[in-house]
Amino acid sequence: MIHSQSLPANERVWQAVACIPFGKVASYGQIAQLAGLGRGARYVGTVLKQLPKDTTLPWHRVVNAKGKVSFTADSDVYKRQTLKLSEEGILVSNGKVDLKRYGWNV
DNA sequence: TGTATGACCCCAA
DNA sequence: GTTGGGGCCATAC
Repeated sequence: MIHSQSLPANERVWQAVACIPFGKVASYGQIAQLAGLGRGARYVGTVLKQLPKDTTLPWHRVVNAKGKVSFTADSDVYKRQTLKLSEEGILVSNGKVDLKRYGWNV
């Protein structure tokens, strides 16, 4: 089975997420584009949702196009994500980050 | 085969 | 600033 060039979509999403530098954040659309999904940003969310909780993937560096966390502020994942981001030096204010400062520029 | 859903994105009113 | 509609991709039923 060769997947060199046609890896499963979910693995390409993993690769794209893993490529996000430390201390930076990327949007779902950005990941989708890097994964070759074009505008399949929604699928990125589907893949990340299926990630095991013991994953090493920096999924917390993925936010929506407005730089905001796509969770409700009272959910646990939201708290985990904002915590991990702050641990990387990314300041999260009111559930959103400054894309101009922390946005991943390719 | 067709419809519905999703941790989204973009634009118009 | 908020709301609504359409679009994209892949999956599940």
